[in-house]
Amino acid sequence: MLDQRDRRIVEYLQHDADMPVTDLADLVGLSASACWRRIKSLEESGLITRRVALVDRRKANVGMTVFVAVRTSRHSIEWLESFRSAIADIPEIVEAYRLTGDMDYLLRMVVPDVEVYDAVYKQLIARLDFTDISSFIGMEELKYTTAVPMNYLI
Amino acid sequence: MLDQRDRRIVEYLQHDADMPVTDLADLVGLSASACWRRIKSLEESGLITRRVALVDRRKANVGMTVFVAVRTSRHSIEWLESFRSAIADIPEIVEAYRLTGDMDYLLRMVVPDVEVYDAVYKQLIARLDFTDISSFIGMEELKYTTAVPMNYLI
DNA sequence: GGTGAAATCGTAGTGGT
DNA sequence: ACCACTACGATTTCACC
Repeated sequence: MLDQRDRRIVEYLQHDADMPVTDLADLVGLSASACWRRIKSLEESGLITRRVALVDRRKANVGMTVFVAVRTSRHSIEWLESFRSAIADIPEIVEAYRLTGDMDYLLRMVVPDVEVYDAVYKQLIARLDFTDISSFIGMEELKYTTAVPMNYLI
Repeated sequence: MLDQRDRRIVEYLQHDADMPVTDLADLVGLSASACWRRIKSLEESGLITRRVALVDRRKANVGMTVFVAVRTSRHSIEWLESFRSAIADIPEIVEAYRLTGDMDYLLRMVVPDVEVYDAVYKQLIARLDFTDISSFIGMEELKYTTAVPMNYLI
């Protein structure tokens, strides 16, 4: 269904979303209109969800990354739902996953400094109870990309 | 230097990068040309770095997230550099951080399944030696956003 | 300094071959 | 896939505060 050209279109758009359609068409060896139709269909199919602007974290003064691993003893649906809504409400939390293993949940936060981290931490424990929280400060970001590999398409 | 309107512009663009300038101008209460100039200056200052297309991980067949915590005894610059280049080369690794604490490094990978995870794992250990590797499989993505909070701007 | 309105220009999007 | 055309939104200009 999706061929090599679709993959390449997505690969390029994952790195630069406002490349002109004509340029992209040249890169993948397609006419502009053919390329345009493919982009639209990739968007309609939902493979491409949206286009966003990325921000320099340092310049936005949230250069500090903190990972927070939390565990809970309350393994109910209700707990999960209120955890989920707490996470959604706190903009400093940019990622959150439920994990296998003994960690339960892993959060990634971006904050200006430890003081703000502490404030967010307090917000969190005010809303929910955790049996264990441990945090790891990111000293250096070695890699961060929003681009996912396109070579596993079915 | 940056006022409330600049913040709001960035907030909107972080969620939808191809909103027409006129719409954005209305939202922040500016004329289209004034809004346009601010966007350009935000891009030139480097606060807005670029615009990218986001992809549905499931539909790209990389629905599985694995966190890999690695430790090393080789704390040299050389080791770090070859680690960095290994990470850069492997597209399944989408994030990598050097941490405080006893974890040393934390990687986030996106893969189709455990088989592919294992293959990537083998690639990694073929290129570098680690004293310890532990992995955590993400069972559920509770939150993932590329948008960082704009309320800490200096 | 920054703004807003109008004029221009370029490219996305449409339709036909 | 290509071409011609249209329509809209991105830039530019300029007068203004």
